[in-house]
Amino acid sequence: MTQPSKSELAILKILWIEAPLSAREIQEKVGPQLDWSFSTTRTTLSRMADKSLLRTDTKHGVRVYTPVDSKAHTLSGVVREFFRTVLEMQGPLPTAAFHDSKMLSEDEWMELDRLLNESDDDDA
Amino acid sequence: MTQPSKSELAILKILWIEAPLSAREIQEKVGPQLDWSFSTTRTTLSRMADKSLLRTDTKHGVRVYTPVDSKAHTLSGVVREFFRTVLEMQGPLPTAAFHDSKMLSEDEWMELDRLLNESDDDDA
DNA sequence: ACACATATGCTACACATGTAACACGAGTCA
DNA sequence: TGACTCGTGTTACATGTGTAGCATATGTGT
Repeated sequence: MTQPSKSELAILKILWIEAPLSAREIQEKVGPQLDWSFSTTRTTLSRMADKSLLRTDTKHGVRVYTPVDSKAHTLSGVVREFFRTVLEMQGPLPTAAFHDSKMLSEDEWMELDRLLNESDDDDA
Repeated sequence: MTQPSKSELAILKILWIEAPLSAREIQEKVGPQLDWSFSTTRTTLSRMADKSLLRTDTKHGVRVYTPVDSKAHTLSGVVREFFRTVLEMQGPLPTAAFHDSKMLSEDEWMELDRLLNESDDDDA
């Protein structure tokens, strides 16, 4: 499972709040913030679909994008990788640290907690 | 301040334990682990020096490398960046989370704690 | 003086990512 | 039907990083 880059994560964050969205809709949200042209947004979306970070469907004749993996699932991978490579901490992680993240609702936090502390097989 | 990549971090970790070291000495430690050729190690070291992640000196006619920034300083930047971009947590961070890291001695952990919780000006 | 090991300078190439333009087809409106 | 807009396919180019080779200088032992 390829980890999302910083830009890809920005797009995922939007789609986790509201999906599916079209390239145009995503651009309207992410463009100003990241200072991207529409082309840039489209290229990034396209690559994300190639990497199976996003799934595409057609709604009303327009392509729309949906995250393949849930926020908690994706973040657990990113967080685990970070702790492993940077801080050399394996196994269960101190998930209380993430409780203050505005990214996560209580439910999402609990799921993240579960994912970060379960055994290291995550490919389902 | 450019953040170190994963490979660069691997080299820094060695040099934080013992520095200065020559390219050959670093290769002996990092080569087997990362499965790198000597050339690869050298290229990476060279780029790290370019980016001022490492300082170079000449000892006994051989170039040796030393980290420019301390472990706690560097890690605080990496950790802060991670929490900000991934989890959108700014300001003081829950440093207790890192207490279990094998990377950090008690002293280093305290310094990291201090760096992560002080105001956001870190360029000294 | 010569051979050999080692250190260093320089170059190379592939892939990921950031960032974007151009061209073409389909719908829309005057 | 011609001009426009919008969605999409395709291509492009720079920079960073992974990964490495070749050539040359220099020290060292015989």
